[in-house]
Amino acid sequence: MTSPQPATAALQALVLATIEEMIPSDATAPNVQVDRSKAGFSSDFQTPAALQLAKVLRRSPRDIAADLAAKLTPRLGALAEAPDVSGPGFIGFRLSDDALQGYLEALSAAEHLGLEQAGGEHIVIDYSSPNVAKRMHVGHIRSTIIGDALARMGRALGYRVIADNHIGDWGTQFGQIIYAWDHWLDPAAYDSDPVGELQRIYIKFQTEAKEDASLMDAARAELAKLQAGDERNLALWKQFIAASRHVFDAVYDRLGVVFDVTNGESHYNDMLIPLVDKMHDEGRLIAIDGGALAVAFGDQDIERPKRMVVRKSDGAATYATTDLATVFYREQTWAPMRCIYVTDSRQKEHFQHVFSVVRDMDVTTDLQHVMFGIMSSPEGSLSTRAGNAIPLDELLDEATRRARASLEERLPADFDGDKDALAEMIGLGAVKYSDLSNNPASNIVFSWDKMLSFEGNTAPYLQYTSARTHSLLAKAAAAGLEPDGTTLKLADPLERDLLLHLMDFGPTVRAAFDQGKPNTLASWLYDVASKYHSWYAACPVLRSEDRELQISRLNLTRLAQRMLVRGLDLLGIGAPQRM
RNA sequence: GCGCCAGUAGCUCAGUAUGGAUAGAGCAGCGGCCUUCUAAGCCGCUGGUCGCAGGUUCGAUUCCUGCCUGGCGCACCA
Repeated sequence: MTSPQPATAALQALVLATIEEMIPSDATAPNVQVDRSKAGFSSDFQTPAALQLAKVLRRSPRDIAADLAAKLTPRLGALAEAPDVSGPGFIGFRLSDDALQGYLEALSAAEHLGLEQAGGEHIVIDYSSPNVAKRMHVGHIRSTIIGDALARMGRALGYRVIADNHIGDWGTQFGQIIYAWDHWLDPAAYDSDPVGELQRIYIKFQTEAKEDASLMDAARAELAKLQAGDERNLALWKQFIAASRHVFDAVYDRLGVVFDVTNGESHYNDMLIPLVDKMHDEGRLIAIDGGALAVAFGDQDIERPKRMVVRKSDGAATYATTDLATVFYREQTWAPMRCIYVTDSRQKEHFQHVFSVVRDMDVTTDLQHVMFGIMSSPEGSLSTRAGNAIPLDELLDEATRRARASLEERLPADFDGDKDALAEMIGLGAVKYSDLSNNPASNIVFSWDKMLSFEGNTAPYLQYTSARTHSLLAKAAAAGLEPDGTTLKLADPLERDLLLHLMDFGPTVRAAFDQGKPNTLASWLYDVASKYHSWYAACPVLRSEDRELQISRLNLTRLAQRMLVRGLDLLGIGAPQRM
């Protein structure tokens, strides 16, 4: 449930109470909408309630609006001025300066900046999930960045988030890698770059297997040995995981991404056969040719029946079985209210199936699939097998390099901070924001220039805004001026607009989290920066003659700064004090 | 064959869950603004039959139906 910001909520309640007096007792009041007025209107908020009532009351909307506005006037008290009626019957509200001052004071005093606090319920977020023995490439960034942003937002909203990295550390590929290890390994290359070499021989296996189908059988044999507990294969497998996790961790450290647990697919191995047996006993499975067991789904297409194999004919479980076992494990371990899966949209149907199976088996956890579109290159799809994906660390290096070059041009001579750290913050911020500012559902065509742009709607623009607020507040402090968190003097429409926008921080984070759309928060932050800059250009602070106005403007600056810094942090992006 | 996602300005995208007033940004283009709190900035201009056709509604980019185009899925891979 998304709760509106305080002023909207207050107006909604007043409009609803008034409407209920106007309609017949047997009629139901329509949903009362109260929205921010669009630019160009003198009101702050507007409601189309009178239009919605026209049918119920069988009167003209303008007439109803006039009546409703008149009845509302005494009830608004000190909250707003007398409402106006415009257009076909929209009622506009303009908050009183006193009411706005109250909201400024409340937000300035609130440690949580208007973020409503849940009661510490557990929420599991499953994201990143790279495959062992492969380098992370640009295709992995979306799940990692979106999942991390959701984890940060969930914590800020008062949930106990369990960030779980469900790494791909089991399955068919390991038979292939072990076969490749025995035939093509370059030990020297493995010593210097273990994961790079594992990936190289894995790709070689894919290429060779296309020519010689018998390789697949050989790989299956190695996999069977591994699954049966063969000591050598088991040792190799553990070695691959250790090497890969070491490399993953370096990337996560750099990105500032932290997991609470890394329960890979193999973590669930012991739970799979008992689960299949249980499902079989409960009559949930059908046998298909060769002895495999599967769950069948309704609305069967004649040509291609939809089913989910949970036990192969050789007795082994599948990734689907693992996903089922994972749900049960998490429910038993944490009893979470919600579990969020951050994966690409190709897995949508798979998760629908998994969710429907476990719900039948009395799982009550709210299961949510946050899916995102596919990243491709201008030439086509990205994949490790095809070897055309840009490694993640190369992308991050290039981002930092470009940010560093930009800093060399722009930083003043007296800058005495750590330029490398600043370049890293700006470069990585740009990469993360370019992803987070898109609706996750849309597909992305990779572009260096787009991902590493520093102007317009980008992280560096937001970071720059934050740096300006720091600079201004520092100069004010040097002149003996400090924000007091209470003074508000509105001399320009732009400051009113800025404050009204800042009042939406809490509801915006709530909506972004609930909908699994960090871009909602990114977009709100961009509006903060944009409105702040317009205001900044029009409303002098230190150069103002009026001390009350100076303090008021410092209050707006301070509040905007706190929300920018906090909001960027929720996206996993740092905010420098100077840039 | 069945299903999912998308189609909004020259380009890249928001907005659509809960239908509301003239559909918003960025980039690109044109014109202004740094002796004045950081020009990664600000201000202005140019640019749209919201894929097409119907329907519901006082009102549709948003909801419904059909169609067109693009992407993806429907493995004893994960």
